[in-house]
Amino acid sequence: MTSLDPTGRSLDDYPRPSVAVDTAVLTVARGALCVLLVRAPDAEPSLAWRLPGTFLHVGETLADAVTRSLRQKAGVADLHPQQLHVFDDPARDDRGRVLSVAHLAVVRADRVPARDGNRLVPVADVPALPFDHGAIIGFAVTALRERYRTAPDPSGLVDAAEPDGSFTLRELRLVHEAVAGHRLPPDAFRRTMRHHLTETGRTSTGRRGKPAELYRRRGGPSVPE
Amino acid sequence: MTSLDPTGRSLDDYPRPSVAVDTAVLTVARGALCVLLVRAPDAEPSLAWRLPGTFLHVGETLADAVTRSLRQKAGVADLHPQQLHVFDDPARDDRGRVLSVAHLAVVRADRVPARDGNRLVPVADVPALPFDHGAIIGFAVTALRERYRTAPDPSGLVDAAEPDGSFTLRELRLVHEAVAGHRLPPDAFRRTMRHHLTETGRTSTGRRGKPAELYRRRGGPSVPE
DNA sequence: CAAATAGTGTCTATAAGACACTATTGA
DNA sequence: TCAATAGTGTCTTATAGACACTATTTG
Repeated sequence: MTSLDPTGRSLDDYPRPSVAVDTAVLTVARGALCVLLVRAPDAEPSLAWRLPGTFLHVGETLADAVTRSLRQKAGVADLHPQQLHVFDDPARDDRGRVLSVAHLAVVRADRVPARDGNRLVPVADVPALPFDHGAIIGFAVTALRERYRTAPDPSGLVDAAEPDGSFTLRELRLVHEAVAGHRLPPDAFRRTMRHHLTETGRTSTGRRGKPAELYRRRGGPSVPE
Repeated sequence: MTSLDPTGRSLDDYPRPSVAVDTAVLTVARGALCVLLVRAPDAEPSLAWRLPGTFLHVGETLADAVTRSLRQKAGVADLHPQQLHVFDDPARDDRGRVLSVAHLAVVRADRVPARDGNRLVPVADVPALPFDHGAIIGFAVTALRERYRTAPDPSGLVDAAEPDGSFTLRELRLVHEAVAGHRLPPDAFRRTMRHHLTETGRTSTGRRGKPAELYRRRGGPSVPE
């Protein structure tokens, strides 16, 4: 800790910014892509709802800080956050110089506990948020849509009725439509996704029309769970 | 500066990491995609060459820090850095906890001054580098290749012989081939790029074969210069 | 049976790669 | 003339969207 940088000053001679992480937790609920907002207890009411975040502790990775903040502030566990962007406007936080490393996390809606301080809001209906939280959601939605453009449910959002996790192309398509924000042509969707799926040989039952083939992702989820 | 965060502690109570920026400056020189390495004066010889970087000053944006480091350490000006990724391994710097925000900057080779402490190295021949600098170059090359996949020279690397900045499809293709790292079929390249170009009505001259049409980018560069 | 859902066949438009071909210049 | 470069025509392949059609189930 005493070695010098090329200017001959030690690391301790520099004033340092605070580093925060803020995370857009995205999920699909009631057919819509939603983001998790949490209530900040001590904030003024109009800006009390915001993305979960925390300050980075020294010795901790960014992913660890994201995981810790989501566990403590929303009760959500086992996420695999992805970095999006560093927000660095010197005036973005009036408490001082704070950099925020924005993250995306994706989780099935049933793993977000219903709490007084949790809200799942459709991304189309997000209210004004403090700091850069609106922009962070924009980055997150863009990244998730890109991730879902070609691969079948890479983040495991399908809430399969089958105990073995297999799903029908309809269930898969409804998740992709929620992520994309618009309808997808069923025939083209089938032909595109089929290459990345394995047939189970079994069919779904109970629903109205013709029973549907059950599929599994080939090679498991892109983002491990 | 005295306001409190939700835990009731002020910002000053948290130990803070140092934040650095490190930049892969990419350019095309002698037909190859190259990265700029600079010599760190006080480092041990085997690891003296590295990416230009600096610590973020409080009150400064990341882009400003990148610009300052490139001006001071390499004499390169007027860049428009793009954030790539935050490297956050707690052990990545033995001087203490240092986060590095990796950046990409793109510049024509003739704007990199020839200096004793500057080296342009083809990205295929990059030696072992300290910290995460090898990984940063990987991120940068991937980002630049993606940027050049569909748009004609979005970062203005073509060194046009014409005074008005117009160029032939051959000149454009050679730059794209250097970025991609492999040859591109001339006819398909022409048909793809043509949609994004405006004819000037004039032709190049002086070279061996049939004179080539001169084109300009439609709507100017994607990254302003 | 009617409605709903699953799944296929096929036509069109588009784009990229391959390859042959013509056109125009300098050495 | 020959080599080099510019540019086009066209064939093949692949993919996405559109749309019609068949298949199978429940209400």
